[in-house]
Amino acid sequence: MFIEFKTEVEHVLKEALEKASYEYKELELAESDHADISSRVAFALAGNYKKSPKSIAEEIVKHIALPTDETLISSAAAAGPYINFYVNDLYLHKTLLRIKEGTNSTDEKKKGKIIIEHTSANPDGPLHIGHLRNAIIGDGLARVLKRAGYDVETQYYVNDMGRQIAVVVWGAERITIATNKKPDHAVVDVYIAANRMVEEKEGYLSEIKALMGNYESGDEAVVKKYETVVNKSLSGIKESLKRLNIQHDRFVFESKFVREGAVEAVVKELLQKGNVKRDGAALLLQLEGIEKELVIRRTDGTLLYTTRDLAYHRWKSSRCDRMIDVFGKDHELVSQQLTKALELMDVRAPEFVIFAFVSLPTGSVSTRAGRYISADELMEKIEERAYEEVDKRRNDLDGDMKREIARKVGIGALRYDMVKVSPEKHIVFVFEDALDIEKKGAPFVQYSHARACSILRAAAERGFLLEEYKYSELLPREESEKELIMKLAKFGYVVEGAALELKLHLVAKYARELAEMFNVFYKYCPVLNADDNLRKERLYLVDCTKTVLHNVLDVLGIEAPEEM
RNA sequence: GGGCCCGUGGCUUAGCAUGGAUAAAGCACCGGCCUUCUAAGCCGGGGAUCGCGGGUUCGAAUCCCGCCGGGUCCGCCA
Repeated sequence: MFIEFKTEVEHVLKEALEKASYEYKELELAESDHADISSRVAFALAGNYKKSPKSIAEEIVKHIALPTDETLISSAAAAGPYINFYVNDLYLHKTLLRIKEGTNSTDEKKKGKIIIEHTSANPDGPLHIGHLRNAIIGDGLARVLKRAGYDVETQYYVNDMGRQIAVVVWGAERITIATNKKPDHAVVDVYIAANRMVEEKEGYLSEIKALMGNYESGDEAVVKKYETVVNKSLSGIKESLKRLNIQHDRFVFESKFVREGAVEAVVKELLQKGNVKRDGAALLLQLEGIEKELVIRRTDGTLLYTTRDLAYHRWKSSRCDRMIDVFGKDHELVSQQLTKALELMDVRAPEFVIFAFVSLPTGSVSTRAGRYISADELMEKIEERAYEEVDKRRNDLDGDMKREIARKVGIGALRYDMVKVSPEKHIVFVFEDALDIEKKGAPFVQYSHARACSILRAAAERGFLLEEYKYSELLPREESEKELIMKLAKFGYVVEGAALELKLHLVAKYARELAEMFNVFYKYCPVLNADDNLRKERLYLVDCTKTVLHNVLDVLGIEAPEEM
């Protein structure tokens, strides 16, 4: 509802500025602690008109005319150089009505199709904490954009023909893949061992190269072996993702583009349109503004990841209006090269969300060296930790119920933690800190939701039903009620902003603030023991809050337990 | 060495793109609140020369220049 209020303020302010005959560029509207919305336009005008911002603000306010009916604005006032606007009761009322109707968010609009690629971890082993950050950011963005009205498709790009798969295939012929382990963990054991062997004995490297050549030329037996390894890893990875509440709409295999000839087509086109140097059979693409040339074909004639990625992006581009790639910081140069190369091919470049790495106190993460913490291990431990907390508080529940709550709380805490910080911030992962279920993180929000559910349950038991109520009946008696509604009204606005800027931590922050408002309301406004009319009204408010808490958690991919 | 990113109370961060009303939160710390709907809660308190130095501006955490510290990339790996 805040969006509608802002739109009305824009309209009213524009009219006033015209009436006062000021030429302006921007309305300079912003949220403020001092008002429901505030304009700084007087500052901008002061220079041109050689008047003090204060007098300009006062003059503009004199020209403000509020509509007589259906307005959401109660008043406008100058506060020094600022022009402040305030909402009225109708605004509060409509906010709740909208939530009830389910139109509080903007999900009815269609804004176009977005393909968002995330996770895309190599199928050479299980996901580790670095991939976790990628997956959680990617899935969160997808959810925000969906909620903001876009048609979103998530894709996992599977590097099913890189060298690391060749290493595993080679290794599997010497070491048996364990069958009593989660498949991705069984694969990585072989990968690590094989890498060690290759490092120790030089001759092995040529065997792996031969394997890659055979795969690219389509040797059926080799292709089968590759597929077995890739599918094994992938099934384990999917399991981990599912546990995180993440599901990709589509898995795209890079080999697809090789087989269909799309990669060859890219090479041909770049030869034609780009500045390509030849070094034997190798092809080096010189890109404008980037010192490092992009190798698109090796001396031995095999292709590289980036070349195949170009074909993938061309294909993606033709299927959507916007592309978003969630990449780790190590892919930054690649992302620039990708952008330039796609430009040459007249293909729209994707938008990149680059996140800084998660490192361990002992140094950076490396799957090859076996130096990582797997996502599975982390999830296991955090759920255990959450279980201890639930167990401490809820002796009355049976084990299954407690485990179910612990699962939601543990995974929720993990997801919230990953998302509350800007992606460009480097994270040093300390296990004990991650397990320390932070008070104002996901559990805090989930707890508020559980409290709302608890009130509604108790109300139903006593036979208090939710009823429709009329505008005149909405009379917030307490400041905390009003503030809660004000916060509820901003859900759509926050989602819109987060979608626009691709910033998930805005949603995380909003979730925490909303939970906090509800907790204050909970403290000061008894619901079940209030007078009839007040109870109806508050019950209605609790129900609305529950809905929005549930929705905001959903945007973060976090489940909302009914009790905890 | 070059490119990009980060540097805000003891710790972790928001704000920075588009400069404006007392620099905003969480953790930790100190002190209160369970006879009313779940205390994973609520209320109060202390604590920041916004890395350093210059500049632009009526006004700088925010913009510009320089420096310092940390990260990351600079593979015919992915």
